[in-house]
Amino acid sequence: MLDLKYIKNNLDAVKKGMEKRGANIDFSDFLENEKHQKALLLNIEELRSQRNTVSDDIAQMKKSGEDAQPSIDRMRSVSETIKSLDKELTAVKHTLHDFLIALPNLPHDDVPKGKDESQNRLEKTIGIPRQFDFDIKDHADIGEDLGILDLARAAKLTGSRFPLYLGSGARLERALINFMLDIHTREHGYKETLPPFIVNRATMTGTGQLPKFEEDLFKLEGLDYYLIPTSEVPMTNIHAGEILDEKRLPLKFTAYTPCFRSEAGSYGRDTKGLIRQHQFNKVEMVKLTTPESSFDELESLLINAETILSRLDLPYQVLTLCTGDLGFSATKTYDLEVWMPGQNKYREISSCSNCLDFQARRANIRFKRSGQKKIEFCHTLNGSGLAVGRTFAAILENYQQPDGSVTIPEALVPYMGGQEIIENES
RNA sequence: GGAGAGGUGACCGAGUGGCUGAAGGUGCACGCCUGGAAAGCGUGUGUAUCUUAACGGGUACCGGGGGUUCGAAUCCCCCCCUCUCCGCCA
Repeated sequence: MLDLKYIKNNLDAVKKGMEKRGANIDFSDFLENEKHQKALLLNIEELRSQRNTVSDDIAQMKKSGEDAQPSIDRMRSVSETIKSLDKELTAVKHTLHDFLIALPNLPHDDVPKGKDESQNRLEKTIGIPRQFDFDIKDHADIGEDLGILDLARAAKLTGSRFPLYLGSGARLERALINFMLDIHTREHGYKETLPPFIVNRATMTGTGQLPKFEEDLFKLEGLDYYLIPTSEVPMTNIHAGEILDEKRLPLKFTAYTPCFRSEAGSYGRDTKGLIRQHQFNKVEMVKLTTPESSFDELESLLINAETILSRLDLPYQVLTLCTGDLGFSATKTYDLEVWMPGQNKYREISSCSNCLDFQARRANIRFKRSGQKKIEFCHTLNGSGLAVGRTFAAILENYQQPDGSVTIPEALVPYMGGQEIIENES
């Protein structure tokens, strides 16, 4: 959420930022409502002040046996006025809040303007895609042929876009989770967490999924509970409503969780394989930082994610998302795309974002510098480290052999109990 | 799911209609004391918002929402959460 005062005082910059995102927003109602709110507030506070003093007088009069009835009568009507003005104020407040809560974050100056993902800016390309001297398969075929992936039976169990890993496939997925978590906790200084997979409305609103993107979520029937689309949601909200000591910052959390997305509106896309599932596994990183350090922390977050790909020897590239591809809560996002030989292109495998105080303001995550009175909002960042299902897919495609088997990346062998190759298990 | 007890400031805890933004204690900060420390003593120690050059002042906030009243932390209603016992369960 953007600061109301900031919008008021920097209206042109805010408008420009929204335009850059492709959203033309009319602020005239907003400004009008804001004025109205202020006028009401002033009026109500004046009346309340009056009521408070007279109420004290009434107490005194009663004590000394004077007749307080005239004052009581007078205050009765004042109270009625307050009540009706208060009702009006509540309505205006809601209108303003609904407007603010639906506004996306402002893009950082460094973010290129663009319509969609085709206009993202390529920052670097790491690793050289392997040359194959045989006909390669995509990961879905490799996995199905080896008997370690069975998406048809998964569809029987649930429906389309759910995974079923079998044998070495299940083990590989688990190995990847452990591998990633170990690196982030032992080498990158993140605290491992295991948060709830179901969260309430307030938590979803804190990170920005609600109220605008409800249709992307799975909601529990009859409850205000939602399945998490990423562990960014519970992790970022861990300290919601708290005032942290600056000494504790940056706070760095990592978690493995399954993620649940309705994928509404993506019916034709990525129908084959593990790329786009309703349920997928992800290791996520989240940071709570001071405002002055958040962009440095974004760079290190990106490096943390890159480390996983490097250790697995997977070729990848890094892009800065353009405004058209930038998420609702982010001011700047780097995407990591891994090379997928089966599709002959790079596919997103991680997204690392700085949200500034946008989420912190929604979730009310603040901090206090030692020796200073002022309380400030934290900055929040999040990044995948990595999407596990897509990493699984990338390994199958990049490490496939002419006979259909898949070799295990060296760094992962210890996590596979020494297993170096996956051969037909069907 | 049934029965009961609770939710007050960083923490513990008092407070059943006005003098309570909130006693007392702990913690914390600063000062005194000390060779240094502990103890002791003194002072201070909420958030949001409006206003003021500043000092200060106004308003709101005692789990959340609504109600009664001139006036609510305190009375009434609804909801949420925690704890204990029973049931069930991994």
